Amino acid sequence: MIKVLIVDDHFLFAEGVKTMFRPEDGIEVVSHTINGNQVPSILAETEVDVILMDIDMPILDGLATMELLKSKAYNIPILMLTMHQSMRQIKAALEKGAQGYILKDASKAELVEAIVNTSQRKNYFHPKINDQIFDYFRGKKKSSNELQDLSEREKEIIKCLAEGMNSKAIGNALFISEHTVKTHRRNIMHKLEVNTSAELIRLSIEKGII
Amino acid sequence: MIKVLIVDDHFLFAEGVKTMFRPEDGIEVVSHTINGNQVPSILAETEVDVILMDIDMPILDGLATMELLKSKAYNIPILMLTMHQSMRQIKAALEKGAQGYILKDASKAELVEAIVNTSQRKNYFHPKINDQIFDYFRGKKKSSNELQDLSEREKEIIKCLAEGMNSKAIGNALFISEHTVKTHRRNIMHKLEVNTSAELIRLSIEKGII
DNA sequence: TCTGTTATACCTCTTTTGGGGTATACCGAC
DNA sequence: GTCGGTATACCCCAAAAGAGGTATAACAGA
Repeated sequence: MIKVLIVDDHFLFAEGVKTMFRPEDGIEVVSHTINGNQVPSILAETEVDVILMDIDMPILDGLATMELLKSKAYNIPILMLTMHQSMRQIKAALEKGAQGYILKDASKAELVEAIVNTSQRKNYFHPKINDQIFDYFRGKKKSSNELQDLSEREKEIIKCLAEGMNSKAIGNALFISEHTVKTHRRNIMHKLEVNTSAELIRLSIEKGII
Repeated sequence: MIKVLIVDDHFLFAEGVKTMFRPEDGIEVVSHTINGNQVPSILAETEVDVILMDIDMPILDGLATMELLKSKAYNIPILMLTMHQSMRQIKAALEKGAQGYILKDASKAELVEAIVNTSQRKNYFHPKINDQIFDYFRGKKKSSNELQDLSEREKEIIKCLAEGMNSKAIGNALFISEHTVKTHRRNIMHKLEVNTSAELIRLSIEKGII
């Protein structure tokens, strides 16, 4: 029996998955939390084989939770669960050592397969994701340009832009010169291959940068 | 026993909810489909008391499905289910006659309450939504300005902006003068009370205008 | 250690925005 | 039939953005 911990802020989803498994599936949900912060204490008192973790969570998101677990030297295989096929999220999850990646529109059979694979430390990708990974590695240069190569500072600038600030206001907010902000903006737009801030914001939201 | 039809493209979610209900809850999921188009044929052969419908679906979304049902004179109470607390979606769902609105991060108890209320044709709003409704009616004028008062032409312009076009390009694309585009843009920004196109796009995506 | 990345800052230049007008023609509601 | 909203078009102007440069300090990784 594979013991699963669900970390997901969507109660209904987690409760649903919990009750979905039958003894013959060989999978049992032993615990559920909506807050990544609680994961270490749960692991301390509960035996867990696989962590099924939502990537989008309000307090501590999936990636941050993985970071937290890594820092505490936990080494339980993690299956990432998400609504979105964002290459950025996929890449980040893999970089942080996720064992698999599955979408919330998967079937029960796919989830079972994913959990079994994850528990055996085999990689699992949802079929929909596979294609994307393929595209990604095929067009490595373009994808990394489009999605990944933004520094933290650059993302910060984008967030300010989305709030309606102009370069001067951003400079004041971040305690840097307006010139610097403009340089950042130029670099960002080159990296994302866009020509207007309107498109920049659309792309950023689309790709999950904001 | 309240008979529920789930319309949701997220298999795992729907399957989960399906198996979550116990006989003592008085709720039974009698059918599940991922496609709004299939709802009429399901209703034709299955008795359904409440439809639990996801608002975001790829082929035929929740609102369009409601439209379809209305056109076929079905009158089964509908509980809208969503990830997002978008006032635009809430409003649209209510306008189309949804009986209730619940978020995917609700608890099982809340879902049961919502389904029971819906089956009795009592309105149900998830607590998180209530506050928003409140704000909405309190600041009616502002909200309607912010969300609804855009003409089709204006929305068209916003979509072009999001694609990275400037006023001249939009003019060419829509066969109108650049001046006209600029006038539209000015009007849009006044209506939405924003000062930059970056913020305009963020707001538009947030409110579901695009 | 050397190299790449990031963050910082400034220069110049043209184009585009954003904000302020005004105006006409159409259409539907009251 | 008048009024309000929409779409259209043009005027002006200051401010900002976009595009091109260059440069330096800090820091992380090979």
